[in-house]
Amino acid sequence: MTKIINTVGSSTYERIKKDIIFGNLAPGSKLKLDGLKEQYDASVSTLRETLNRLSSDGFVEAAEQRGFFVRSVSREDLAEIANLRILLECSALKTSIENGDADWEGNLVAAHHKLKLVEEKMLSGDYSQKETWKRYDWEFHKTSIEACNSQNLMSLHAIIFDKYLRYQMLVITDRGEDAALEHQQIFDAALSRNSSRAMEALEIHIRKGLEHTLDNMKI
Amino acid sequence: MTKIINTVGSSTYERIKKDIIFGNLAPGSKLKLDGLKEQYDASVSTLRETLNRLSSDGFVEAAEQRGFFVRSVSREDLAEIANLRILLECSALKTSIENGDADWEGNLVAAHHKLKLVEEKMLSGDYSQKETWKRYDWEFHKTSIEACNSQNLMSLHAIIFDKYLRYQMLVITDRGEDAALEHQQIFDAALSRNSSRAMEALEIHIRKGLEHTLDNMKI
DNA sequence: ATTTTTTATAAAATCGGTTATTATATATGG
DNA sequence: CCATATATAATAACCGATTTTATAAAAAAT
Repeated sequence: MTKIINTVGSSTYERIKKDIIFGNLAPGSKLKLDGLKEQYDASVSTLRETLNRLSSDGFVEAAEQRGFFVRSVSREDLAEIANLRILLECSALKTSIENGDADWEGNLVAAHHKLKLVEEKMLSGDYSQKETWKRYDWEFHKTSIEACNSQNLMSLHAIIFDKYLRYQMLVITDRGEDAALEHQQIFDAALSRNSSRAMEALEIHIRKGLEHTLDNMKI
Repeated sequence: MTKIINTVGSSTYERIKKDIIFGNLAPGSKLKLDGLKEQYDASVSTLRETLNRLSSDGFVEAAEQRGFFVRSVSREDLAEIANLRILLECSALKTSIENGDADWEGNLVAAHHKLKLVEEKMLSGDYSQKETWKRYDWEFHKTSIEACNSQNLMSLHAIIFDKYLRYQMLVITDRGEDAALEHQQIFDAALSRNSSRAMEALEIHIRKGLEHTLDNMKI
């Protein structure tokens, strides 16, 4: 029987983080302790713990003696994030493809299958499952690098991925068909253990995503 | 007049982080709130904020409902950290060398000069300034990538560098002469704007440091 | 009229105490 | 004697209140 723990701290952390990533908390906006107290049902101390963690993660800006702010966004920051994602994820993907065993392959097939299903749904006009789609997108990319043998690399990548995701959520439009094709190419290259082709496909995937987001950003 | 701010939170953060990096707080040891309260003159709430930040940074392990522990060490973890440092710092160094202006060059010359001075002192048998040495080492590497145009990359690198430093402090011996020579090679390559040679030299520098630490680690 | 100083207000930083959870010691039964 | 259950102690999680600091507004001075 798995024990499900949910401290107030960890759940508010998840909630606030999600609200920042999905835009419910606008970039740059002030995070007043008193206000958050009501919104998230937690005390100032607990809120401060949460905001300090998010500040270390880079989702919140902590200004000494002046409080907390949602991390602001900029075109330059997005470009930095995208480049970091390329650097980290490509490196991890290479090692992962070289080291992945049968379990890894199985997980990757499963993750890609689920992603493909929801992508097809999206392409047919059903936009109801945008969050599921993003979760499967994350799971596919995460699974692809899971055999990289570096917990440190994986956790760094997870943070960067979320930051990248926030920018994606900032723009309304997606690039469904192209992204689906690129996922397929990454997947095929990975399964045929062609790490350099996979890296190339991944880099293109991220660069095109960056371009698209930049083009549709209002700032 | 420059305003010197020092909240209890930020100063305890720095102190605890330093104590972890320099080994005053042993890897794996329990961080009891009550004990820390006396040691660092801060309340539980403030301590918890601090430990949560350090947990996001990866210097502290936070076990839900069971408290905080100093992040444990292992040979595998060190190898991961070293590889990450190579990945991040080499990439940043390349961009930095390609983009660095005269200001950057000046700063690098200054940083290398200071490092060289203290290195020579160390080589002549004066081990009194070990902390200064490590600070100049950090400043040299930091300056070398400062023109990489990515704040995100720089802050990730800063964390990884500190983690790497903790492992260095774990072993007693240093490899003074070799390291000094490697620094010189990185410096020369950077000044002559030979980014690929600089990257190579940097990778060797880090790999040799890794080997040396692994060889002298007790675990 | 503009700058400086004072006062008032809002919010952050910090603390100590209360509650809930986990770990330890003791007791009980097989 | 070991395993399980119960009681006790230790400690983490959480909250509300107090203190400190920064910002805004008003008053005084140049």
